[in-house]
Amino acid sequence: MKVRAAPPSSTYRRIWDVVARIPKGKVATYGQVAALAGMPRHARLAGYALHALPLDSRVPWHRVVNAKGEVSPRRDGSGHEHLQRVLLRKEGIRIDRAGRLDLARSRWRP
DNA sequence: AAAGTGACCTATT
DNA sequence: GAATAGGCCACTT
Repeated sequence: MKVRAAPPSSTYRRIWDVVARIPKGKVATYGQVAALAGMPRHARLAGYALHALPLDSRVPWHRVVNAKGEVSPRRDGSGHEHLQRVLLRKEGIRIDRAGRLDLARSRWRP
Protein backbone atom coordinates (compact mmCIF):
# COMPACT_ATOMS: atom_id res chain seq x y z
CA MET A 1 0.00 0.00 0.00
CA LYS A 2 1.19 3.40 -0.87
CA VAL A 3 1.69 5.68 2.07
CA ARG A 4 4.12 8.05 0.50
CA ALA A 5 5.58 7.88 -2.95
CA ALA A 6 8.91 9.50 -2.23
CA PRO A 7 11.37 9.29 0.68
CA PRO A 8 11.68 12.34 2.94
CA SER A 9 14.16 14.89 1.70
CA SER A 10 16.49 16.87 3.92
CA THR A 11 14.23 19.83 3.30
CA TYR A 12 11.38 18.03 4.96
CA ARG A 13 13.50 17.13 7.91
CA ARG A 14 14.46 20.75 8.46
CA ILE A 15 10.79 21.63 8.59
CA TRP A 16 9.92 18.75 10.89
CA ASP A 17 12.78 19.72 13.15
CA VAL A 18 11.34 23.15 13.72
CA VAL A 19 7.83 21.84 14.26
CA ALA A 20 9.17 19.45 16.87
CA ARG A 21 10.36 22.46 18.89
CA ILE A 22 6.94 24.06 19.20
CA PRO A 23 5.98 23.82 22.87
CA LYS A 24 2.69 22.39 23.99
CA GLY A 25 -0.06 24.95 24.13
CA LYS A 26 1.52 27.16 21.49
CA VAL A 27 1.12 27.31 17.72
CA ALA A 28 3.17 28.52 14.79
CA THR A 29 2.25 29.47 11.25
CA TYR A 30 3.57 27.78 8.14
CA GLY A 31 5.54 30.83 7.17
CA GLN A 32 7.01 31.08 10.62
CA VAL A 33 8.11 27.46 10.55
CA ALA A 34 9.72 27.93 7.14
CA ALA A 35 11.57 31.02 8.30
CA LEU A 36 12.84 29.29 11.44
CA ALA A 37 14.01 26.43 9.26
CA GLY A 38 16.18 28.91 7.41
CA MET A 39 13.93 29.18 4.38
CA PRO A 40 12.02 32.44 4.48
CA ARG A 41 9.07 32.76 2.13
CA HIS A 42 8.79 29.04 1.68
CA ALA A 43 5.62 28.59 3.61
CA ARG A 44 4.22 26.31 1.01
CA LEU A 45 7.03 23.87 1.57
CA ALA A 46 6.16 23.67 5.23
CA GLY A 47 2.64 22.64 4.36
CA TYR A 48 3.88 20.12 1.87
CA ALA A 49 6.31 18.63 4.36
CA LEU A 50 3.57 18.20 6.94
CA HIS A 51 1.31 16.61 4.39
CA ALA A 52 3.97 13.99 3.74
CA LEU A 53 4.43 13.38 7.45
CA PRO A 54 3.44 9.90 8.61
CA LEU A 55 0.55 9.99 11.03
CA ASP A 56 2.34 7.92 13.65
CA SER A 57 5.17 10.41 13.90
CA ARG A 58 5.74 12.24 17.18
CA VAL A 59 6.04 15.56 15.39
CA PRO A 60 3.30 17.86 16.72
CA TRP A 61 1.92 18.72 13.32
CA HIS A 62 -1.32 20.01 14.82
CA ARG A 63 0.48 23.05 16.24
CA VAL A 64 0.91 24.53 12.79
CA VAL A 65 -1.85 26.74 11.43
CA ASN A 66 -2.13 29.26 8.64
CA ALA A 67 -1.55 33.00 8.92
CA LYS A 68 -5.21 33.70 9.56
CA GLY A 69 -5.09 31.66 12.73
CA GLU A 70 -7.23 29.02 11.15
CA VAL A 71 -6.78 25.28 10.72
CA SER A 72 -5.90 24.93 7.07
CA PRO A 73 -8.47 23.02 5.04
CA ARG A 74 -7.21 19.80 3.50
CA ARG A 75 -7.87 19.72 -0.18
CA ASP A 76 -7.49 16.02 -0.64
CA GLY A 77 -10.31 15.07 1.67
CA SER A 78 -8.14 13.49 4.34
CA GLY A 79 -10.38 15.12 6.93
CA HIS A 80 -7.76 15.74 9.58
CA GLU A 81 -8.88 19.27 10.27
CA HIS A 82 -11.28 18.08 12.91
CA LEU A 83 -8.62 16.04 14.67
CA GLN A 84 -6.32 19.03 14.63
CA ARG A 85 -8.88 21.21 16.36
CA VAL A 86 -9.49 18.53 18.97
CA LEU A 87 -5.79 18.23 19.71
CA LEU A 88 -5.37 21.98 19.97
CA ARG A 89 -8.27 22.36 22.36
CA LYS A 90 -6.83 19.56 24.43
CA GLU A 91 -3.74 21.68 24.88
CA GLY A 92 -5.76 24.59 26.12
CA ILE A 93 -6.01 26.61 22.94
CA ARG A 94 -9.34 28.36 22.52
CA ILE A 95 -10.97 28.20 19.14
CA ASP A 96 -13.94 30.43 18.45
CA ARG A 97 -17.14 29.68 16.64
CA ALA A 98 -15.64 30.66 13.30
CA GLY A 99 -12.91 28.06 13.78
CA ARG A 100 -10.25 30.60 14.52
CA LEU A 101 -7.78 30.89 17.36
CA ASP A 102 -6.14 33.96 18.81
CA LEU A 103 -2.77 34.04 17.10
CA ALA A 104 -1.66 37.11 19.04
CA ARG A 105 -2.10 35.17 22.25
CA SER A 106 -1.14 31.64 21.28
CA ARG A 107 1.68 32.14 18.82
CA TRP A 108 4.99 30.60 19.74
CA ARG A 109 7.75 33.14 20.08
CA PRO A 110 11.14 31.42 20.24
C1' DA B 1 10.80 17.17 -19.60
C1' DA B 2 6.97 20.53 -19.13
C1' DA B 3 2.82 21.38 -16.75
C1' DG B 4 -0.15 20.86 -12.92
C1' DT B 5 -0.98 20.76 -7.91
C1' DG B 6 -0.62 21.82 -3.03
C1' DA B 7 -1.94 21.41 5.18
C1' DC B 8 0.81 28.87 2.23
C1' DC B 9 2.24 34.16 2.60
C1' DT B 10 2.47 39.10 1.66
C1' DA B 11 1.14 43.18 -0.62
C1' DT B 12 -2.15 45.58 -3.08
C1' DT B 13 -6.70 47.13 -4.63
C1' DG C 1 -13.20 42.11 4.71
C1' DA C 2 -12.92 40.08 0.04
C1' DA C 3 -10.66 39.38 -4.25
C1' DT C 4 -6.17 39.49 -7.13
C1' DA C 5 -1.52 38.81 -8.17
C1' DG C 6 3.02 37.22 -7.56
C1' DG C 7 6.23 34.36 -5.21
C1' DC C 8 8.27 29.78 -3.56
C1' DC C 9 9.65 24.79 -3.91
C1' DA C 10 8.85 19.60 -4.06
C1' DC C 11 6.36 16.07 -6.00
C1' DT C 12 3.34 13.74 -9.57
C1' DT C 13 1.93 12.91 -14.28
